[in-house]
Amino acid sequence: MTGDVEENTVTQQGTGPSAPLGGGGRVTMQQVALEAGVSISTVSKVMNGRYGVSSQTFDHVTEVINRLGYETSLVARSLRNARTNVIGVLVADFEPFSTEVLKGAADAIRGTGYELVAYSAGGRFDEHVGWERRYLSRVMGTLVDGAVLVTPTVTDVQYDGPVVAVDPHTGRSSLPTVAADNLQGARMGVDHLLSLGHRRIGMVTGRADLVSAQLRERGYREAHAAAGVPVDESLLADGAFDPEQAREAARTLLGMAEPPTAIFAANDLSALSTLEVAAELGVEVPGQLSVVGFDNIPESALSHPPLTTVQQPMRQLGHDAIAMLVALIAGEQLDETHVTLDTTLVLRRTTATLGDAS
Amino acid sequence: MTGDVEENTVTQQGTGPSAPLGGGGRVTMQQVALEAGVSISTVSKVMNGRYGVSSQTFDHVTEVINRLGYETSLVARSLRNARTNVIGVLVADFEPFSTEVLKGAADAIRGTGYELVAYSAGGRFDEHVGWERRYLSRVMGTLVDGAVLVTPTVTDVQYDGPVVAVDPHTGRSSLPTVAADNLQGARMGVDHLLSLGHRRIGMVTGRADLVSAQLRERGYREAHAAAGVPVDESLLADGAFDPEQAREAARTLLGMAEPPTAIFAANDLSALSTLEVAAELGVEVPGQLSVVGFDNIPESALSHPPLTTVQQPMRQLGHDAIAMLVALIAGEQLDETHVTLDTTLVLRRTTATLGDAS
DNA sequence: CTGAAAGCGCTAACAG
DNA sequence: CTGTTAGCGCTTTCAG
Repeated sequence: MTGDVEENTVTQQGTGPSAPLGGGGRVTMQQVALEAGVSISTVSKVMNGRYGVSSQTFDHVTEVINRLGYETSLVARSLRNARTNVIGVLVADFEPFSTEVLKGAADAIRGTGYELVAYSAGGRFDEHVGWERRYLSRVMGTLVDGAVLVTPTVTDVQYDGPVVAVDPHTGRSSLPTVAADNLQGARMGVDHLLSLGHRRIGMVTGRADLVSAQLRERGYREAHAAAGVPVDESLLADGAFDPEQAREAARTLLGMAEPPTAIFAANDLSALSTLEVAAELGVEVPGQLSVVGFDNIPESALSHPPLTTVQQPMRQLGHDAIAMLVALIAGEQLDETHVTLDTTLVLRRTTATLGDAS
Repeated sequence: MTGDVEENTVTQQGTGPSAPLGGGGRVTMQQVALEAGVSISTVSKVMNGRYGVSSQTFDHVTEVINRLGYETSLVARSLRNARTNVIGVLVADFEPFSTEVLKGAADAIRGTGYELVAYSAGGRFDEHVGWERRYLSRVMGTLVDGAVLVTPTVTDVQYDGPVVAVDPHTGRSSLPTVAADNLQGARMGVDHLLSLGHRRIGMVTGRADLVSAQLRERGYREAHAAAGVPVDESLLADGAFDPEQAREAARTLLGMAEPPTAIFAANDLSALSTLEVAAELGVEVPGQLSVVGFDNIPESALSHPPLTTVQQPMRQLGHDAIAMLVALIAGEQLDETHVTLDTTLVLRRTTATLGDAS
């Protein structure tokens, strides 16, 4: 008894033509109700498995739902309900670092009952600063139950919803945070160079306004201090985390009267630029110059020669952030609000003992 | 006459305590209006830059908006408006392939005026098939203006909204599609092996139900046919795109009385498994065995030795999909509804001339 | 130039 | 067991 009503004007029914083609043919609960000959709220009850529906009605409505391919609109439901069971990951752009974090987050989300959606600010640098606040406002509390901010530039978000920051770019934030140990990592990288016998170690620094960059430079200095090697300030050149500017910095360093025998770059992109400049200048790596990067992005394994670098556990960052966020949403108290993960040294082919033309 | 009914129990109203603290303190348009002493619709006009607001009111409301940090809710706006200026990318999971596609999409979205959001089905394999339809229904027409489906298993989506599929897993779909040329790529990979002098070339095949796998096997056969080399059917082993099963297949192949001198794997993951098995068995690569993969996922550059493979332009897939979708949304007619991108051979260290113990 | 009112699609009381 | 009703936050006619 699907639809043999007699004298109604219900000319178009069944599958096809009732849906308009303009908007995109979304089937609404309204239409299901009409088609099934029940009220809209009954359909709602069926969709949500609420009690108070006769099994006969239930079956019938279910059949119509399936036939029409109806799904509740995420938007409408979100607007009505407090909870959405969706967690948002907000990134400035989909680039190597953030996508790695995303993979870790996807991993961690499994089995939690949450769904993951990722928003990209689209790399629009004009409105770069503040995107996190704007996006947060737009989705929190309606579309998502909580959010992970990846490399936010603003951390004083006075937002009281569940939010976790991954590798925030400025200062120790008031937000729960998970980041890699930039200081220890940088020390490790420079220690490695030092242990290889290098004494004139240059550094291509990162963007001065970002803590991660500051920490890496500090690690460079501390490693020197611990080894009793004085730092020659002229050996620090600003790379600003920008490939082009890093190239410039490398050129400066390698063009010195007494050039460094090793260079520590604030990130892999800068290290890769350094490698390029060395090649242009005919400086052999690692024979005449050792290079160490930071991050271990996938690309760094593909360079010539493959880059020795300090790896930060990008996926783990995402994983832990989700774990913290889920706990936060559940109303739990976090043991640690600022998690710091260890970095490791990945030895590839850009470093060699001083004077050893490997 | 806002609410001055006399003897009602309307005790709580106004600014503060009416908002629950649980949800997260979202500022609503309502609150802005109250604070600014104007109507809610005036705030709306200001937010959207509509005409019909005195510059004085405009400035005042703007000030309040900024002070309160108000942003319109994406959800509420979506519900009301037909357009959202958001494009959705739907992926089964965030894994190497899909994130590469995502990067390409992010690249292409710039300057289009659209924002990108990525949904992950969360890799829940129990409800794997059909996730694309479900998600599509849930977000299309409300949250997003169009969608890109990455590796959907269902392509007969009878959806009439703007949707583009990337590397669909089954059949030539009715949807506009962009995919790599699996046939040509496989031929190229096997041709390479053939040109190196190999005549007994094994293949670790992919999941038989996916077109990409079928095409790759067909390429293997066509390359043989073109070279006049007969295919020994016992040299094909099922790897099912699964690392473990691929390992099994490789074991079978390499354990034969007369083992192949080269193996073409249906994807990089399978090739990597093959490499592992070869190492376990003491078979030298490329000295005793040449291996070619398919995909060129980042991991393949890190294997020992680095894998020679057929690369498909993953980012380009995402890029082109977005371009097509944007055109579609704009109501344009697509010149080509099924775009096929070329693959390229990436020569690394797992192949060598037959008999050449390089 | 401004505000009141009607909904977008859905859920959750509350009546029948 | 079923339907009516009142909004979630917002945009948009349409009156004042």
